[in-house]
Amino acid sequence: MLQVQFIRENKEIVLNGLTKRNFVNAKTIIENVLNTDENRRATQTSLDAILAESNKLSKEIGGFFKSGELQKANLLKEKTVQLKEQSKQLSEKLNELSESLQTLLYQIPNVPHKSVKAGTSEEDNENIFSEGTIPVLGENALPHWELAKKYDIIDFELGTKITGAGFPVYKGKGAKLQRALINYFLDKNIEAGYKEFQVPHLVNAESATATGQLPDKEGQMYHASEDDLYLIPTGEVPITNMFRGDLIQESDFPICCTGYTPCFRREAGSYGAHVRGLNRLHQFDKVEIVRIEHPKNSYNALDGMVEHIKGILRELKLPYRVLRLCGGDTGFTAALTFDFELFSTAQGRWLEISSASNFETFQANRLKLRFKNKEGKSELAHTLNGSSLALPRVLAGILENYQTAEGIKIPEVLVPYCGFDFIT
RNA sequence: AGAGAGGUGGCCGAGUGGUCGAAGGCGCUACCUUGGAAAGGUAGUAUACUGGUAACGGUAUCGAGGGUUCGAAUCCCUUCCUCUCUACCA
Repeated sequence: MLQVQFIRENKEIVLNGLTKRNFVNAKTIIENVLNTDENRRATQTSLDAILAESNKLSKEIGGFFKSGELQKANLLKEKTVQLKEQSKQLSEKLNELSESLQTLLYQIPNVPHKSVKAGTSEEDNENIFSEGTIPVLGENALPHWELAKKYDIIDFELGTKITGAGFPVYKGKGAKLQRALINYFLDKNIEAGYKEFQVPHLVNAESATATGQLPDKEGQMYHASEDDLYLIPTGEVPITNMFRGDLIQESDFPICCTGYTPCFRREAGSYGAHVRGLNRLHQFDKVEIVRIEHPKNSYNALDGMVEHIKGILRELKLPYRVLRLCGGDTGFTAALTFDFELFSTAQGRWLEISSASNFETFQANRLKLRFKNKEGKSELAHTLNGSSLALPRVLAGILENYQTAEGIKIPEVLVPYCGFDFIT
């Protein structure tokens, strides 16, 4: 959520930013915000004045009661009646205005970073880096869902029986490979200075709101209605919310966290060939990295995260590319996002396996995550996160890119984690 | 899940209707004292919004939300959390 003050002081920047996102009605909504805000502040001021008057009278009344001057006290009491009525009306008005302001602000996405190009869809994303060689597979190369069946390592039908579509069962070496990946990713992250956390997989509405899942993407999360809790769509939510409401010291920066969690997404409206196999699931595993940074350093930190993720993919020897998302494809809460895509050789298409974003103060504002700056004033921190990495598509990539006529080779770095080097 | 107790500032802890944003202590900061340090002394030490160039004001906040009252940390209701005992359980 943008800060009203920021909008007030940087109207043109906000408008230009929203235009890059193709955010419709930007002008109208911003005007609306500014008007509501002005109105709110004016109301606040009048209300404060009336409350100040009431407080003064109350003190006087108290004094009269003490000294036994009941008549004087009662006289003043009558005066408070009118003030009370006024303050009631004003505070109702204030509440209404605050609520509408809040509703308006919730609708406004983050202002994109200056390097973000305008664009409407993923077509307009910029390819800024590629690495790895795409293997030349024979005529008989299979997509991962066929390989999964052939080697009996992932069972989609079994998951359908237990739960429904999009909840696969990993079996034998498939399960072990998945577990190996989790450990490998976590170890790489820890090595890079991230601290490991195991966090809850259900979160309350406050947490989901703070990181931006609510109210914008309510329908995308599974909701446990009995207890009003949400299954996490990403580890970002519980990990970032560990710091909700905190006032930290400047010397605490940077805060680097990592954690493995399953992720649950309803993916309402997704169907077709592109969601086949491991491409899009309702439940999948992911290792996440989260950073809390000083505003001055957050873009350095983002670059660092990108380099870190590159390093992992390089070690896995998988062909990938990095995209800088255009305005239209950048998520609601992000200022700048780099997507990592892995080439799925047998499917002949790129699969998103990671996304690293700087949210600047957008989440921190909702989180009320601040730090004391050098002047001793509190200032919003910057939050960032990225996947390192999303498991199923990496698994799909390994199966497809490492397939041979005899079976599936295991990437060298994973062999110690798997305890085998081949799946037959 | 049942019964009881409780949630106050960075921490401990007082406060059961009036000048309480909140005693006292600890911690922290600055200054004084000292050759230096400790001890001692003095002052300061929450957050948000808001008015003002500033000095300095105003309002709100004693888990959260609502209510009673001229006035609520204090009384009432709802809710969340913690602790103890019982029950249950990995």
